[in-house]
Amino acid sequence: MDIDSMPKGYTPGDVEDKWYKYWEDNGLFKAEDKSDRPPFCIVIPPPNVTGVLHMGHALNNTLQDILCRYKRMRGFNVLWQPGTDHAGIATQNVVEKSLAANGTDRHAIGREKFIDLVWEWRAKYGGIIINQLKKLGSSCDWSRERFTMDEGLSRAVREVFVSLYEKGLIYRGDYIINWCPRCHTALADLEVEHEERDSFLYYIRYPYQDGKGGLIVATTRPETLLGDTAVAVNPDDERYLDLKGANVLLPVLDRPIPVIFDGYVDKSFGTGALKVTPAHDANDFEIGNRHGLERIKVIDEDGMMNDMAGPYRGMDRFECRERIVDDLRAKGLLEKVEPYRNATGHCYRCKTMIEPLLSKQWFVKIAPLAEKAVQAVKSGRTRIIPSTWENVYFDWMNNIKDWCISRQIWWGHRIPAWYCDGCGEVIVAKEAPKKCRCGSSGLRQETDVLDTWFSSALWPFSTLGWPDRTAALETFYPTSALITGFDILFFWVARMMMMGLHFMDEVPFRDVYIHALVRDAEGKKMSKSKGNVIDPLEVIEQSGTDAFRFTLAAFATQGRDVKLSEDRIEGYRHFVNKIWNSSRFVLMNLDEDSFSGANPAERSLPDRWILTRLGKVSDEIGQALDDYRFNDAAGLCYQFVWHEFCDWYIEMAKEWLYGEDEALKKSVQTTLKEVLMGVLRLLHPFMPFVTEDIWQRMPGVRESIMKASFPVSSDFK
RNA sequence: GGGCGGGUAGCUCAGUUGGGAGAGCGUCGGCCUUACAAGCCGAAUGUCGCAGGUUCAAGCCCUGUUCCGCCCACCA
Repeated sequence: MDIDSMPKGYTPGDVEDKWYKYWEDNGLFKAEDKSDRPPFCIVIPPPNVTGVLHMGHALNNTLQDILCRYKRMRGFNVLWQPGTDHAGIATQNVVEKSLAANGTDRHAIGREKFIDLVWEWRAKYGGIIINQLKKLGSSCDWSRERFTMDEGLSRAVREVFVSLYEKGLIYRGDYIINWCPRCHTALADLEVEHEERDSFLYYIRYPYQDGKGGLIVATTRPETLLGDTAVAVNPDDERYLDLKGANVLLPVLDRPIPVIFDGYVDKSFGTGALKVTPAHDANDFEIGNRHGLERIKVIDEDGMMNDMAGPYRGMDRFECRERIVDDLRAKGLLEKVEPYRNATGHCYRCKTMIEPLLSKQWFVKIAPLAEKAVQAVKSGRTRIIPSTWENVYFDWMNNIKDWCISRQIWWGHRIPAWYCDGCGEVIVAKEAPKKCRCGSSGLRQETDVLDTWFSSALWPFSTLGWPDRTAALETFYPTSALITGFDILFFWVARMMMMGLHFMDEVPFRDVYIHALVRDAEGKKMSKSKGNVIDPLEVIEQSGTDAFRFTLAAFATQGRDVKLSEDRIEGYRHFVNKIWNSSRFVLMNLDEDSFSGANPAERSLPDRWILTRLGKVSDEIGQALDDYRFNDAAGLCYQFVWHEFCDWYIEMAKEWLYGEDEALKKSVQTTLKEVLMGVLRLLHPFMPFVTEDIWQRMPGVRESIMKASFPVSSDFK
């Protein structure tokens, strides 16, 4: 054979783009809405539209692609459904930053103009992440690409919102919520990160109204005392039994507030007396509800003290704290200050300290939805793999609280609710109503948008065409598997379960495979804000996509985090080269007869041995992939190809190839060809590019390796 | 406060029902043998965190303990 076109070393660069284009041009990633073949469907975890590829994406999408390519070779009608997420706050922040760089802000240009700008931004940068996924070799059906804000998905969002509202599962109400004074929006509980920080515990005396002594209260947030409407003690606390009906005077403001008794209060903490600020603390809010306390808001949406804060009006909340402590000390009301370490909530996007705030927001009543989602996993209709995550899932689902879905930002699905200027009626509808029932046409749409995860929760069915009953939906729902990191188990997976079960009456996926997080050298989560990311594209540039993918697969051990090692990538780059060169050897030792199709009457013992081994290993690798044991599958490939096929069989084959016995030679040539082609098929899910490149060099091959079947033992009988 | 994962060769990590301690990189010795020096052949390296227990047999099971990491949580 002529092997002049095969250089001694494999060079991935040019080859990869060529074959990716070939696959796309030949429609090899396309799924069929209707087919005789069994369906296999994965919906991609949609990356943020403004995002760039990071290691987490690389791992996540490599695993998905391995499964998809494997299943295609197994004869499945595979749909890997791609798309991107509008990523409300994240995207808005990015665009706002660029505005700030130009010395302006969104308020100066107005809502409509701002949203236009975000769409422009998306048009300009939204394709980046998609192209990067292609660099990875991702075999998505790109003809079906969706975006959470496109017309169809927006329709699904409105449909779901209205339906839940009509069933009483969405409501609007005054509650204490997590407010980010920087992003200027409410956040769901999940979007608040708790972080321990050094702080102080202040012991403050609230004088009794009747003048004798006072009640000492411990707090970490003295500035909120301006909004106190009670002091609570435990009803079983013998120290305070005689305070029934007593009032104390709020320090500084001298407002009388009652002493109340509530079982929530921990006798052993501080002095056993708790100041109650219903408008600025979630627990206090609950206590306030139980006792009918007034809610006095003293901090506004900017984190500044408002008119109710009296002399502290206009101060920043942290400045106010210092001032009020000084004043308390001056008045002799500050008993003592202890160093204290406690956890405070911070915005997951900008790390600003969260201010619990009384506010009118939209919520999803979640308990009824959670119930079915728990049952679906308990009954095995959806499997979570590895199963250790099931307990985490159950814990969260069983303690779930209502989901705050409104956000005070501009980029996102605007809540389909309208307020009537005439009668004050709230109209929730899929399309903008012309006029209210009262006859008034003065309707104003809700300015809030929905939490980004609201539309993501619909992803498994909205991308397939819901609310229309499309053929795709019929064929591919429920989807086969969801491949994702545990960091979005609650944000995304749990919510898809709930929405899927509610609207489709069926689980959104049969399997959920939870893979590890790729961490940095110190075991920390890689993130843009920490600046500790290793760029996957640089790795690809350096070592080639195939080696990179194989490394990720080999690292994807269930239940363990990945700390990426450059050395391992290097090792697998050598492996790719080994495959290249063994192919080169085989090709240069074959002749036309080897491809005639006629098997030799007899095979030598080594021939039979390697064929048997190939069949056995193929079965093991198939089983490993069926079980989502990617690292085992990769290890089996490595061991077999290098240490059995190359080190033993090829070395033995040389003797016969260069020997005198023509029959033996023919047998060996045929076996070499068969094993090589088997190996290429075996490796294709992991290393799509190099295997395709070699495959199409095999004389007689006219089709993509993607059309070949995954090898099984019966192929080599 | 609750839960989870991990401490295995110098480094990064595998180790599926208990029975051989492994891979990559690195190190040492020998090989430019016509597929591959990105390679081949050979070698060294580990009280598998610590202490007990079950067993004929434990890295793997049980108990305790220590260190690290993570997740969840309304103790002010």
